[in-house]
Amino acid sequence: MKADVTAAEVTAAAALDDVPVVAEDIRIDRPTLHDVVVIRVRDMIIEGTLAAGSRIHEGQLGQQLGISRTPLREALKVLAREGLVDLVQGKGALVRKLTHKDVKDMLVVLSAMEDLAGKLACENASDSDIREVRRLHDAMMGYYAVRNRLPYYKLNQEIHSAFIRITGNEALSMVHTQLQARLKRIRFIGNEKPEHWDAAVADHEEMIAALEARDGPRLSRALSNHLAETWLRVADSI
Amino acid sequence: MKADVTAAEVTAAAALDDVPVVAEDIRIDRPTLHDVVVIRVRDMIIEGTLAAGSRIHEGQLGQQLGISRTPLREALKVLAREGLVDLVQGKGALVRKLTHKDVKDMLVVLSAMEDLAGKLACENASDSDIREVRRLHDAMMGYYAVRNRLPYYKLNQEIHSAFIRITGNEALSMVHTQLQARLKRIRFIGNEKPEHWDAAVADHEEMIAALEARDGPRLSRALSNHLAETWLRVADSI
DNA sequence: ATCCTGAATGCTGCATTCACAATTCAGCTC
DNA sequence: GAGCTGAATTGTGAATGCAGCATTCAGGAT
Repeated sequence: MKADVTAAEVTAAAALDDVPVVAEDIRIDRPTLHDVVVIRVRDMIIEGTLAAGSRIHEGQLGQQLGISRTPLREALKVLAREGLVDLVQGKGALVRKLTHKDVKDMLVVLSAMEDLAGKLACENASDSDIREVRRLHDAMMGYYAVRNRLPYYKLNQEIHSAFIRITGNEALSMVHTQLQARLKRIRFIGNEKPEHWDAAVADHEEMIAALEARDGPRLSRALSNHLAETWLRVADSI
Repeated sequence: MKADVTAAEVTAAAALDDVPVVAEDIRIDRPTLHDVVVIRVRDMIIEGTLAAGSRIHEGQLGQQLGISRTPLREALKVLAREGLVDLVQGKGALVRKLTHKDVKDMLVVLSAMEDLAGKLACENASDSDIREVRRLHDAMMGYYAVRNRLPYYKLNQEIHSAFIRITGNEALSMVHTQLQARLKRIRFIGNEKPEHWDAAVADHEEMIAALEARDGPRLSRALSNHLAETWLRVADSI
């Protein structure tokens, strides 16, 4: 997540040892075009603007985004590595179509990861970490109460990311983020039915309770259960 | 490894029953330059040709490889996503230096993945899958008997990949491959000491035995144990 | 009428070029 | 002599250009 910062810290630490690293994130972040494009195109895939199975025309899309083909091509290479598009020789990029099996496989792996995350999170979480998650959770519940789906959805994502983040395991965070990105499209479609919503909320109540009790196995169970229900939620929308 | 063949066989078998499935992979594979470069540069990092922490000069390396900067840059973007290099704004690519924590974190995740793999492999493996792994195992043991380290090392890698492949879970395979790639450099350095070799071999005996017995929990335990020892093996070579 | 051949078009893959940011070093000031 | 300023150099970031492969459609042969 903070790869760039790390590099900067390394440099700074190497160069000037005793200068306090205030850094203070006043730095102007000027992301490379290619990075912006990765995010943008990924969102377009998730939101369905680029339909699954459709071909991505470099010149055309580049023009739409107002950029040249070069950064777009670099972005497509990255997205291919993430599994969101397929790069076919001589044909360019196709938006990947996920099969039932693909999704199920991913959920199985994700489940194993969250199982691990539950354990690690309970070991590693600071009190302020837990308070932070609680804060997100309560905010989310606020939106649930008034049935405001979109902000609920965003906070939901944030909470899951937070669980992973407070494990302090960057490798875990990385692979988890990657799988989540691929599944986001599916969740985006499948999360419509209100009858599942209550169940999901109940899971979340259990999760936060387990975390506050720092009960690793219980948290793992809650997370696994949540994912199992996710499968039911999305299974028929693929 | 032969995922394409499998898919082709399925299709062919379904479509035309009595037409001999010649198919025969006569296809000319003409990988894109960018793909070749990814592999090549990754190997250079693993083998230490590109030292950890050093800066990758695009023009220079491009010239050495006899290619232009474009495919090289695309490759670097991919390697950055894999976590093998850091891309710093305006400075280009730095070969990522792994800390103790990085490696340990990765091994923890890898362990969880192999735990899952053990379970799935025992459920999914066909008899021929198991025979294949046994074949690899025996060949590896042959090299162990005569202390021929390099082919032993390669077969070792292949066996671990085979375990993952026969789970039939592509998401798992992907995540595993990625983490393995990042760790390869470390293993490459750390796998020198002969005193650990015997222990590793013993682990492998247990692994193949568990697989042949289709005993999932036992296989998971063997794999985990193997990774735990890996940590000891490599811990001081970072 | 159908199938095959081959030319034309369009798009990808890679190279080259252009623009701009970072670094370095020389010259000036204090 | 030390430190700062600014110009020159070097290297990255992005755009454009060019060659070759893939697809398509027209024309001819069977």
